[in-house]
Amino acid sequence: MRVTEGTGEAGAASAVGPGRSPAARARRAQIVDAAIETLAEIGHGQTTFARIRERADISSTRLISYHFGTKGELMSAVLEEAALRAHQAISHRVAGETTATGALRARIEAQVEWVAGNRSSMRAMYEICLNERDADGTLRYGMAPSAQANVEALEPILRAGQESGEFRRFDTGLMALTLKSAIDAAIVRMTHPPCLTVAQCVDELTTLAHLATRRES
Amino acid sequence: MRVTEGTGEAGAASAVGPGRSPAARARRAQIVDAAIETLAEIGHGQTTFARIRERADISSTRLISYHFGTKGELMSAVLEEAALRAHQAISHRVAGETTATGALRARIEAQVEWVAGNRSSMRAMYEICLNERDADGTLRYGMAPSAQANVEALEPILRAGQESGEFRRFDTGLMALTLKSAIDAAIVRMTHPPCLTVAQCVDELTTLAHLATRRES
Amino acid sequence: MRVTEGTGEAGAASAVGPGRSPAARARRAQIVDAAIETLAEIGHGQTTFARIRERADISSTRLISYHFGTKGELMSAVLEEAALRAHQAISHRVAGETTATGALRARIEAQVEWVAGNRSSMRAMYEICLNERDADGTLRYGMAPSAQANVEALEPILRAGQESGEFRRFDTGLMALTLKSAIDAAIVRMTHPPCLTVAQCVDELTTLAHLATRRES
Amino acid sequence: MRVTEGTGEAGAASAVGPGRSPAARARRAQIVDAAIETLAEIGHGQTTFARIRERADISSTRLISYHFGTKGELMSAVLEEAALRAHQAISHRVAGETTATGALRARIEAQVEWVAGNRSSMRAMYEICLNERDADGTLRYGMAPSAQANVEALEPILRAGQESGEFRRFDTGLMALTLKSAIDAAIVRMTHPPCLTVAQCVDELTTLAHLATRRES
DNA sequence: CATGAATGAGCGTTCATTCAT
DNA sequence: CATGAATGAACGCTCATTCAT
Repeated sequence: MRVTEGTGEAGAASAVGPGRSPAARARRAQIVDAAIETLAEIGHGQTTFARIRERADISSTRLISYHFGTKGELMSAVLEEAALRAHQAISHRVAGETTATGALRARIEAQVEWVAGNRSSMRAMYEICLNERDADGTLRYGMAPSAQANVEALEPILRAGQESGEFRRFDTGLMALTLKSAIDAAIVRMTHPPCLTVAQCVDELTTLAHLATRRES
Repeated sequence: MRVTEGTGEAGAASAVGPGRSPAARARRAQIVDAAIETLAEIGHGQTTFARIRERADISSTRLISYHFGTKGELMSAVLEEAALRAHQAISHRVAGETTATGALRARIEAQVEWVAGNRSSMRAMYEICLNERDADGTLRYGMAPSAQANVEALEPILRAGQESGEFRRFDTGLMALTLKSAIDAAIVRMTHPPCLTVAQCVDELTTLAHLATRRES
Repeated sequence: MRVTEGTGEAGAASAVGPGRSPAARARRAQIVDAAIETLAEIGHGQTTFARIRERADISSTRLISYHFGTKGELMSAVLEEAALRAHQAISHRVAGETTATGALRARIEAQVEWVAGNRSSMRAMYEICLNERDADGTLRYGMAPSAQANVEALEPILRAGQESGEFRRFDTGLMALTLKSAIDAAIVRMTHPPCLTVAQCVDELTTLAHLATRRES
Repeated sequence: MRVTEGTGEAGAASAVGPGRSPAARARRAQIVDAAIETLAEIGHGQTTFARIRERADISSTRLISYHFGTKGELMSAVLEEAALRAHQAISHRVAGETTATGALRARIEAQVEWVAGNRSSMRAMYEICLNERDADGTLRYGMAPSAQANVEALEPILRAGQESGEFRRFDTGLMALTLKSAIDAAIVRMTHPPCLTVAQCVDELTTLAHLATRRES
């Protein structure tokens, strides 16, 4: 009945930890949260099992490797969890839109607001994507978080807008990257004086996106 | 001030290395180049004195600390050098422009081309800015390379355009960040199929910038 | 005596496992076999509960400690089992012999053949004897497998031969050690080109033993 | 002029340590000696950098890895050193002999005496040969110390004896293995009551070898 | 200008084992 | 009979750095 004939511990191949009991789930969440905060605060390079243990207030780093196996697997779990949270918060906000223009604005709004309200998760995702590497030195999760769901979600909207005639001709890949980068960069403008509010950022970016994408009359 | 004062080694406060002899200059350049390649290839976290030594083909890591002092000072020197090279390659290209519109396009052109032609330096700068931290964990060079010269160079152009009436009203800080992010992101579009050429990227981005900034008629 | 007394688990002092049910016996055999193969293949130092678990295809290392207690006790059980198997395979072959000369030849034959046919068990016994140690660092099972049954079984034959006048005077202990070592070493000659067959080894060794032990005429 | 463009530290590929200065040589010897004693006393599995450091009375385990690189390279250096010492002590003792019979006896004498007088080195060599493994689990130095110089040195003598007619026909490989095993096993007889003296062991073994190898009249 | 020797702190990981059901 | 959760100790190794020449 067990999917992974396991060691009792999180195996290299299994994304699941030991058991799936509520207790295990709680522990895992506790550790993942501590990892996110640590990554956001001191960065990937300084994020060690010892520092995560400290923040999670658990007895030993052994508990981390018990539940997640290696550090790489922990990072993977953190990324997965953060991405899931973002997806759940954002996706439904775009659901009702019927036009590409509306969908694009809704999506930008939702992403900016999520980024503004979940700085640690955002930062943690960046830290992992930009630093986590395979043994051979190549970035494990792509050259940037650009391959992530939030970028990929933009492109279909842009393509739909071109097909419906709402949008002009442009390279949808580069435009999606640009918009995602702009959204992520907005956090800087919200925190560097003279600070912009979330609403102002949303406003600036939706306008920018509109002007950059709309069909010339 | 320093205990080792007078040993002939790079001091903590001095940006210069030991002496300024041609030999020393050559050594420093050799090490900086190796550091750039290493940073670009395997990232900040994996960039150690040992790996730099290997690539620079020098006898001992001691030579690195001899010329640069600490790792942080080496990173600082690398960043300074890479930024200088970028500046020298880019700045004169904008010199002749008289309109904000022209200056903006020239700047985007120059930056995209430099990024495309100097991937390692670009990557190395990113690695340092996004990862180099003080003892207390805060990013040493700002939250992003956004505070760097290339971002800061965009904002005056945007402001000038608003003042001259060429550009509409928008937050110049956020727009500068967006454009810089878009330029950096372009490298992804040049390397992920279906790849865009440098010229195509320049075209897309200058059009985008024009539409996003111009005054509505 | 033991804190966990009465938990149903293998106690420190008891050679038996928990219960003696057929199921428990089967599990123990399964684990012992996996341990033998692991010892033979990767050696005592690399033989861990985790690797045994893997090979035995059981769910957790906990199952091993459940049935055998500590690692030392498992090793003890493995050694006992392997020695028992060897004894059962060898002892009856010598039973019918009436002369020391005949008994010696029969014993050498039987041992060489067993060694050749049970490489893993042989190797596992060696790994345990040569590596298993007490807390104070002393070898638990003697300085070599020399104290083991197969060595001890040779000496009475040699002594009997001296008493009956078949054999010359020599130190029976050293001769027994020599013969046992030679038998074990034979495995190397069977596997290193130009390989000898089992029959050839038996032949060489029985001749050697005969010449070395017989009374000078 | 340096053979290995090095890190300043012992590299993975280089058998040499940092520099070859007298100081470095002394340190290396100090560590090798401590490693030999540790191996002999508590075995390969328990021989850690920490325990070697303790016995060598040096400040940090870092000093070991500084001079030898990895543990495997240390073991390699120990084996090499021990083998060299044995070779130097034994080889010249056989030099003057003109007959195979004489050479064989001289060699047995020399080896038994060396084994008796250098128990730690002997034991250390065994520990390394029997336990040191590659990443894939295979024994690094052959299935036994049988491939070592002391075994190989016996076989030419045996072959020469057969060619000169002094010795009967037998498999020289197996005989060499047998004699080497017997010599090593002799240490057990010298230490297990009723103990034999070195002279007695030499006597027993040379007689044994003579009877086992001589041509039948 | 360049090197040699040494070093302490920290890393992720693996170990067998124990307390619960 | 079997498992889940947890754990402290130890491991080899790598890090940047410093004190000598």
